[in-house]
Amino acid sequence: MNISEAAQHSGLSAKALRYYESIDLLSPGRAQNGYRDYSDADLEILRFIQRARATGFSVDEVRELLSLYRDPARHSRDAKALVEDKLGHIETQLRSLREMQQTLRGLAERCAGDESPQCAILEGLSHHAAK
Amino acid sequence: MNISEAAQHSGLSAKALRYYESIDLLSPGRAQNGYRDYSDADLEILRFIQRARATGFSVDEVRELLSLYRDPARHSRDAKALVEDKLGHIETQLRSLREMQQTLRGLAERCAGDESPQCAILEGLSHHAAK
DNA sequence: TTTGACCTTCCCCCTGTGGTAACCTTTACT
DNA sequence: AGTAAAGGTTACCACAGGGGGAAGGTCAAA
Repeated sequence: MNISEAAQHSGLSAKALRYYESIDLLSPGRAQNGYRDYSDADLEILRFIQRARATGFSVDEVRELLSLYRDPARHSRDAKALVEDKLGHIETQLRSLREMQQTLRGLAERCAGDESPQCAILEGLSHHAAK
Repeated sequence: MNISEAAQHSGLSAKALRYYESIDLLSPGRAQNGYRDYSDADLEILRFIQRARATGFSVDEVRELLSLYRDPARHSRDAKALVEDKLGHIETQLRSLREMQQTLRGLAERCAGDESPQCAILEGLSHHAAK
């Protein structure tokens, strides 16, 4: 299977496939003409990668998930640990975003939003407390 | 005021100050010895930048905020528009994170987390629905 | 045979720094 | 006066996660 076909079936771009190969996430074989040749097993892994990325895992985290995926002697505990770590990060990000949201809402509320140069947003950012 | 002093007073790194200068966010003067020389006005702008970044604005958004900040003929409407646009993005990010959270929680719940290689997380990612 | 669609490698671009090197200035100590 | 540490300067390489595009090789159909 050529790269564009593999890209289509996996939901990834051809560019991404070459990138994943360059960082040794997966190594498809090569045909005589030098073209990459993706097997069905490769495609399955590509789909795995696509779903993991879409679920928020970084490429390095996907690498860890993949090594578990490929390891018949794995412990499900290790996979669960990765997921729970990720959940912790997400919680942190959520808190940070909510805080920004609060700050921005507070600033926007106090800004008239008219023709006047007088603006609580710019003042809030320039003076002391932005939050 | 030297770069490290300006960095300390603004809460930014010296590296960041050089970067902000290289992308024309602010241009401090130079002393005879070639060292950057930050004025009080520069410092105020640095603090503005620091607060805006901490509030979640990208460097390019900070650039827009700064041009409003420096413009005496500005309209507060423009600042408010930037903030509301940002609020929209934050809302999108929040939704996406919450979705990932749901997915990951669902996967983690169904994973025993023991010695067994049998793992709902890896299966969930490899087969059809990851969410 | 020629054309167009594919493939290949290669390099530059983005954000927002961190790290390092090579070099110059200033300050402090002996 | 000499010197060493602590600052400053520029410049380059690296990271995620690819996108965009150039220059060239291949393949398939008309």
